[in-house]
Amino acid sequence: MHTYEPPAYITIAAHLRDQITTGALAKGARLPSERDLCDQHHVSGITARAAINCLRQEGLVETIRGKGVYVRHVTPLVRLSPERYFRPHDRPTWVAEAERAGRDVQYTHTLTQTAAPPDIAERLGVEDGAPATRIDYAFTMDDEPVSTSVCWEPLALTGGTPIQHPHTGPLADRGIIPRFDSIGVRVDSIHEVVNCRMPTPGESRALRLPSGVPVAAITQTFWAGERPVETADIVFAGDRYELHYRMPIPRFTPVDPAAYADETVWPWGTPL
Amino acid sequence: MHTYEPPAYITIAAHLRDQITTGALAKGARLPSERDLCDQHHVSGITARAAINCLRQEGLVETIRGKGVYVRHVTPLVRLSPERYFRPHDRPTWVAEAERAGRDVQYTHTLTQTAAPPDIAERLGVEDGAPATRIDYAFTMDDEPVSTSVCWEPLALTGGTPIQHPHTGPLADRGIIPRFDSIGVRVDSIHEVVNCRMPTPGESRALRLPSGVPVAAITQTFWAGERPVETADIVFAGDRYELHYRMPIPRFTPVDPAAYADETVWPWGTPL
DNA sequence: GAGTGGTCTAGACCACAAG
DNA sequence: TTGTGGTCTAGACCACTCC
Repeated sequence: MHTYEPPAYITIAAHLRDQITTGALAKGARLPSERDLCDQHHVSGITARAAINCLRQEGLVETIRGKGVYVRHVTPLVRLSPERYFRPHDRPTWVAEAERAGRDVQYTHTLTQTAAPPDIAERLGVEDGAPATRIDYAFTMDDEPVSTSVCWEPLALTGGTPIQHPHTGPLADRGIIPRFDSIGVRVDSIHEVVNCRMPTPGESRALRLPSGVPVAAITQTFWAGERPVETADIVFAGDRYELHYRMPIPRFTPVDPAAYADETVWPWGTPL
Repeated sequence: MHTYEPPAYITIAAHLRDQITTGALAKGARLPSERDLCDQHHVSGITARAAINCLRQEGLVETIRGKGVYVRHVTPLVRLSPERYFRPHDRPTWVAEAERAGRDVQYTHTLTQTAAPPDIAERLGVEDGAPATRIDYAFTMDDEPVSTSVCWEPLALTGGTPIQHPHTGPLADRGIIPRFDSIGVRVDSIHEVVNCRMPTPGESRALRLPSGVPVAAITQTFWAGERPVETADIVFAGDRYELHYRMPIPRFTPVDPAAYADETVWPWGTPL
């Protein structure tokens, strides 16, 4: 009878993983080199390599060519809440928070006017190819890229108004709510859809993600009543962000469980 | 002068990735075998394997031993919104929705009474080791595991009441809001923190995740005023879920951008 | 039994970092 | 120059699926 023997590289990876999770290998510490692992565990280079690859895919270690393999320094998380948009400040609250924590946040934006592609047109409730303002953002924190986003507004709404260009004019950088208020459009709800997935090679490059780090992809739409006024696709490095959502629970029935109906009325649109 | 030559496995991966994204290789289609790739591209097995590994880490393909490599069938996403908790139904709305779509959703739960560990105690606002009810859930959809969660309630709140056991008694399976209503505790807000990361080996096993699929980890707390009444750690397969958050934007100032103050009042607690 | 992916050997050369 | 990780060869055997 044979006893179950896991592959050598799994055993080696588990051994190293233990040392990392128990703290025997601290954050930033260097792991034994591939060749050391070969000698220690009497395996070939490829096998040692496979073990390290396991840990990379789990996001536990980072490899630097010519230097070694290191336990990953998880950069502090940024707490990110949609409430940031509720505040009519010149900067999103997460930027203010990051700056209070001594971090340097920068962003660049590129504005273009173009025809809305099908998916964006649908999200904005306009016709295919309708004119729209597109803004591409790239955010950095301490000179490291942390998120990118592409933001769309229908020109039918903002064209010819003082807020057509979100980053120029009297309300430059004041945030979406005051901007639209100024043209009589009252932004009153936000809808975010979060997807968690691996980055495309392009995103991996843009965000300089080490292998084994997923991204949070957010599709965001602002509404004024039944009318979408802005939509954006945002991509965050998964290991740098926490997304916070805090919501009041609407109540339209008396506090009596027997009084609950099968359906309730929603304060905004149809339930998802 | 040398021209830049990417590694062979990168080139092969890019070639296959193109075929997948353009649809030349449809979902569910089989890729050439490792040995075929060796012959086609005149490389050794390890190199062909490395190319396939790239695509696996991107979540594009799935390998089945003894059969082949297949373009991943991304199972339809489940749309998941906190609004599910607002409805006093016997099942979360996503379960109802999945069932309407012809899917079979099952879950098991295990209830234990135990001492709250430090992190849970802090989230529940009780002392370390205070008695608490812990429920472990495992959800399956069409017999495939899709999420796990661990849910905690302080016994100080529910002990001795009819709702101490969430899944027995008159309000069994009726949802958190009616349950707590019945003991005079009005649950009025929900707070979710979403993290996007790679699964631990344990999660990978529990959710039967193919390599290259991240998870969405949600830390969820229900509040009744200033008092936390339930907290849960939920883990979803990243490729199966979309998290929807729709929120009204609170407004306490007149629709006049000049009237905006630096700070606003929040309908629930302090801003994040 | 034929074909597939999974593991593995014992080397090799290259690109890169650091002294 | 030495040591590191990154790529790669040309094989091998095993476990598994399917016929």
